[in-house]
Amino acid sequence: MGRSPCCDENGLKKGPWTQEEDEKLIDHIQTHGHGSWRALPKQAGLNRCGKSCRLRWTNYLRPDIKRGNFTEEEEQTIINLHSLLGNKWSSIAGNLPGRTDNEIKNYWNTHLRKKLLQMGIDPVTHRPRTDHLNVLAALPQLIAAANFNSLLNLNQNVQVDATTLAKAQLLHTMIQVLGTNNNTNPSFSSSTMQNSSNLFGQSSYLENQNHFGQSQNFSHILENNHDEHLMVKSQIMDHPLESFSSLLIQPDFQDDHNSLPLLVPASPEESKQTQTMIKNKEYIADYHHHDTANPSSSNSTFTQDHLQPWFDTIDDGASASYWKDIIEQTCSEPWPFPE
DNA sequence: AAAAACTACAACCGCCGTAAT
DNA sequence: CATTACGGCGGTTGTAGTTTT
Repeated sequence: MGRSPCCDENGLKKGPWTQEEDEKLIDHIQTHGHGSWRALPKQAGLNRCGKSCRLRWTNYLRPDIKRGNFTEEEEQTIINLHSLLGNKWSSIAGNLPGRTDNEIKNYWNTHLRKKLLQMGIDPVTHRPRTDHLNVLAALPQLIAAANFNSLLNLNQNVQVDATTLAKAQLLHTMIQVLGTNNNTNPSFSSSTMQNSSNLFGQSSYLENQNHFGQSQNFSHILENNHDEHLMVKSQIMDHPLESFSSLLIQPDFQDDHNSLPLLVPASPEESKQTQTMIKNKEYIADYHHHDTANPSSSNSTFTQDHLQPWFDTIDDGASASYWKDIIEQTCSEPWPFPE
């Protein structure tokens, strides 16, 4: 047996509030506090239900509500928190002083959602969309998404994690787009993905390009690892990019993962799990350990440490040219859109 | 100028968790 | 324990204002 709606009572007014009603509500709450919302309308002389009064007060009349457009920083916060929490508007609002959950919800639905879509980012999963028929049409949006890094640069620790993961995810999803559509798009060499040396370009890419200025760090970082990673160390030091790319284009990897696993969790539940895994430095390893029971798999020994150079590379200064260059290395034709 | 389409957002609806009885 | 009342939340709707045709 459920509770009957409080507004079913006869004769109670609904719809937009008048200035007179607002004044009555404000006067009453400033004088007596709101106390019981159910009892308030009668005491305040309002022909409304308590729920309607509470909503009007919390969403509109409360004195500490911030008015005006959302700042860029507020947008950043909303987007970051939404990627972690999903549609938990009240929780998001808790991090934005003066903003109500209703306001944030509306702003998301009318502005931010569209903004992300235009950038080629799925507003639900916060992953780049890969549902484009033409991969070339998707690439500019991926680059726009890469530029979106600047919107994801906040001070809160939890957001740093999400941002880092989002960046890595962008790169990975881009690889997926390139790797899974090459057969249908004439702009890509049919052999590109068959030859692992082509993914992320020729080995000279690492040697000659400044984008991987930290590329030397591959060996440097690996020097700090020990016995358990010797095999991978050898493999990566000999062919660093090929090692990573061959992992990603392995047939069994792609068969099992038409979509790459999420790096940024798609749900709050995943978010909690993800943060725990990150703390334990197991996430990346697990991400690549699709068959941990098979120690013979050369790819099963990747760890976050081994991939750290990739994370380092996708730094906050990542620009369109950075992404452009990466993609250019994988394409057999020049970049199709203007500088 | 008028109608249609679109946008923004305040407000409502229904469900849920919890406390009180 | 069952029922009821309440506050809170997220999804949805209604509507005024704006833009496009």
